[in-house]
Amino acid sequence: MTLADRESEGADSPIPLPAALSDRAPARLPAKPRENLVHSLHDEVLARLRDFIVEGNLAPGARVPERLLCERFGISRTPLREALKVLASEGLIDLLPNRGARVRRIGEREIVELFDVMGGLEALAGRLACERISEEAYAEIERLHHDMYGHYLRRDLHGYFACNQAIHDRIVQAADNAPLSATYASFAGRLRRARYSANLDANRDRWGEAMREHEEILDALRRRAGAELSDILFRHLRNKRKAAADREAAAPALGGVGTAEDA
Amino acid sequence: MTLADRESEGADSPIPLPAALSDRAPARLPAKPRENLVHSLHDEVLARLRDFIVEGNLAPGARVPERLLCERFGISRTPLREALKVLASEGLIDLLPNRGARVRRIGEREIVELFDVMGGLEALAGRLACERISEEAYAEIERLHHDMYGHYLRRDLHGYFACNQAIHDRIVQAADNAPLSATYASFAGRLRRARYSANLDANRDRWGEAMREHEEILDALRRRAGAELSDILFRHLRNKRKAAADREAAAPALGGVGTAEDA
DNA sequence: TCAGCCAAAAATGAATGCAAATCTGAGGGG
DNA sequence: CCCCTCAGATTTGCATTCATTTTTGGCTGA
Repeated sequence: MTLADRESEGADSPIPLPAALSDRAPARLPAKPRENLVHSLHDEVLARLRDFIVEGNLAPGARVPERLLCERFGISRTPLREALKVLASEGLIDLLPNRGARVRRIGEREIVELFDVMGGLEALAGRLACERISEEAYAEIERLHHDMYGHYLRRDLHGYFACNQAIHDRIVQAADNAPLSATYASFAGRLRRARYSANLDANRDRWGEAMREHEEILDALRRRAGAELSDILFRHLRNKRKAAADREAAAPALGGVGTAEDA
Repeated sequence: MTLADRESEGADSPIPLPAALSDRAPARLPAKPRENLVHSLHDEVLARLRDFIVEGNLAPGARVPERLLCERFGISRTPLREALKVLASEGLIDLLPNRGARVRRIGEREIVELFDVMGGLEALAGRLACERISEEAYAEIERLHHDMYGHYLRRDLHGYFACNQAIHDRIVQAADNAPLSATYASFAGRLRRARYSANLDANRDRWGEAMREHEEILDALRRRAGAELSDILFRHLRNKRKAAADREAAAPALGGVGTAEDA
């Protein structure tokens, strides 16, 4: 059936997977011999530039130095400008007419909005996961959950975070919905750019609460209770957002409203 | 058509920004919609090309004739290619390495996925709307609902659709979340491109069911029952998707002929 | 007749060129 | 003293050009 055939090839998603390559390639990039998925300077530049901004190498509100980045990446302005247009459409930068690109400034308000969207996407993912998840995938999440609990007991923040993120990612994967995955990854990047990690370090109460919420999440997922899981996940993100906001209120002067130190 | 009307856009140039203070003063930069009034061939081409594709002027899977569109729009390849990159990132077209752009083919599977994402976004919008909506905005939705019911009784499909869409749009607006609105609009475009309108014409049962669901939606919104409304909205979209799928199974004619040019 | 191969033609991807706009900063006038 | 003006340097936006790559068409040979 040709229908299934043409569907089977779609595997394109703008996920910032490639690791940060900080090398300078003035002339030619080492082309992989037979790897088909690679070409176009444009894609390479797009991924690198996105990482460059998400990682916070440019201050919020600062100009994106076109000329500089060109020689930094060893390319001409054409592919760089193409990448800028795409990043602008993703909401990472602003393109001002005849005035160049600026790193988008993310205010408190927008962070709240982004958290809510993430909550909605995770809620959706949870609901779909309940419909489609396999026993193996569920078992994997259960394992991660128990690992996470171990890290929690040992107060191993790093391990806890790794498991936490892995669980949420698995839920999204289990939803098995390509547009959802892509959108989720995009918003995760936008939030990550704001240097936000709802750090439980300064808030032990929140940590315990989060752990309890994860118990509920696992329970709802085990029962394949879609609507319930959806609701829990949204509230989970809401609480995470609240914790982040509280932390921001306690220790301002991070990412969001920082002063733009231009070059 | 007037293809070279780019001059006419910048009719009057307003005051050239009194003392455009550089970004040294991050105190308050009111994001004025100033940038929207002026600019760029690129944005113009992007919007036009997007419409061109969404409206279905290019067959799915067909090559996007770069050269042709250039003279069609009266521009060079540079801005057109920039627009193509953006459209590719939006998922409207595929960019094949060294082989140009092709209109993305949307399969049944992807339509289902897109419907689910729309459901998730509407569910989120409903939940947020319950938190934020004003009495006036609610009253407006209530009015639209009753109008819609009138159209339903009169079997006025066109009027029904208009009210239906207006209601859903109002809910998204009431959520008052910019990233959500943008994402919603983007997915709506992607779905619209598939020429899908869950046309109730051929399915009177679905019509009545949809009307009952809208009663529930309004009721939950009146009570500001966020979680409940969220659930109803998702299931509403699910049923819409199902109706669309049933219709597609009954009359498979994808892409070629515009079967339902609803509104 | 038809598969295979090679050269011409066209298209793509990226670099460069150029006009217009913006930014810089020095000088003049109120 | 501060604000305004204006010429030069820089930057931006788009067009054009150049180097590969793909596609097309024709020819050879079985």
